[in-house]
Amino acid sequence: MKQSKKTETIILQAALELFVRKGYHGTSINDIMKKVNFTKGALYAHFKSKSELLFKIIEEFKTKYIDQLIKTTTEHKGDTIEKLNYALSFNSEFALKNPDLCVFLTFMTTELNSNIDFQYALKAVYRTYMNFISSLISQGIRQGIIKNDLDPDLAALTFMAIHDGSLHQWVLNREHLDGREYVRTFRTIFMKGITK
Amino acid sequence: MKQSKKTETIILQAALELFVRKGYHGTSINDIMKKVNFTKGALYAHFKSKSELLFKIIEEFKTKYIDQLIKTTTEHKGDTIEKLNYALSFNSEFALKNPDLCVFLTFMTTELNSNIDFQYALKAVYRTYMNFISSLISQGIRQGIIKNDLDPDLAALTFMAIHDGSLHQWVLNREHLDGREYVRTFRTIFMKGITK
DNA sequence: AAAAAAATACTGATCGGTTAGTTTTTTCTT
DNA sequence: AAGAAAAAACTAACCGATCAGTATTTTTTT
Repeated sequence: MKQSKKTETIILQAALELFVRKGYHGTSINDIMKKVNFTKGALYAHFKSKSELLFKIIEEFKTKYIDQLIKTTTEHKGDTIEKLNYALSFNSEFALKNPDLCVFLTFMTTELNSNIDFQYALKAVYRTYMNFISSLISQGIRQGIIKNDLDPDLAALTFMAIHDGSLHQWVLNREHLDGREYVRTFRTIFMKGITK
Repeated sequence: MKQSKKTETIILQAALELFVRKGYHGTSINDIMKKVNFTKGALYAHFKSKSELLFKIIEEFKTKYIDQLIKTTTEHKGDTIEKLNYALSFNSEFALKNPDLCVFLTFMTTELNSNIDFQYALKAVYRTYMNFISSLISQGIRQGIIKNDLDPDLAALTFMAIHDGSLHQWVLNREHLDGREYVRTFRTIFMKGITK
């Protein structure tokens, strides 16, 4: 890998870690560069602004997470219930392997609101996510597997809410919380809650 | 009401609004005071620091929201299911009347992490909340109403996760989202998900 | 007139970002 | 393969703006 690409990767990695822990505005460029043992000026050889870091991370969030979730879930064999279960598993495994990236959008919402361009990028990703889950649930309703008094969009938002909220609680209680058991719990509750 | 108390109230109100929309670090003292048509110096006649605003809001969050939720739910007549349903209603109504205060802790988590004292105050409130819901669920299990393969703490976290996450999604989609229908949806899913 | 509330004017520190110059890496020439 | 030239990566010092916070003066309330 090229030197330049390598540096950009570690800067983005450090930025993500700090943004998630202290917020975008709570993290200074010096904080980031100190973490990777470079000085501030070096950042501007690779990125044109602090905000570009954020946009790059949003992009990564979409391609590595949301797009992959949609792709592999679509390809997954089985009916809607099995697909939703797979999506839940994908989420949990992704959260285990990339905790910072996974909580990124959830944790950043407030601060992303302070900039109209951040806001736009954020909503676009969420829209893609919701539309996909919503279409899965619609399928399930047509197939008669999922309760037909549920609005697919609202049920999809609930799916996302459980995931977002669970991650939130998990981060708050990381040290004294059995991740696997927790996943099993909210998966059971959600799946039983939507099926006929 | 005393003049001084009145001013303090509107400053706190403005601070809350801005913190929730732009984050703690994303909001400057000038932003707050511009909003209430005072100058910066005036703030320090009432509060000793920016962080004191935050602690005061956390306190308000606890006394007006969490403590009230616990008190009125405890007093509510009925079995555990009815109490949990009441708690869900309380949450929804509180969110409708005090949207900013309601989302405050959820939206502020990341930034609160940048300060150890914020972190401590935050976790204490969440702990109180979780312990209460957990004890309700334990009751329900003993009464044979709630599935006994659920861990009460983890189910309580799921309850909180749904609430947190739903608020999050609601704020993101305020304009094109029917609040009441949304509440009905995640309430149905959660309650069906935990009952035998 | 006394006391409280607010405005004004300021401090030092830190912010994101820029610059000039140095070191390291890559590319080209032989 | 060796060495020169070019390009890329990085540092350190610095910029103007803005930050939280303070000291002092003016205005308002009682």
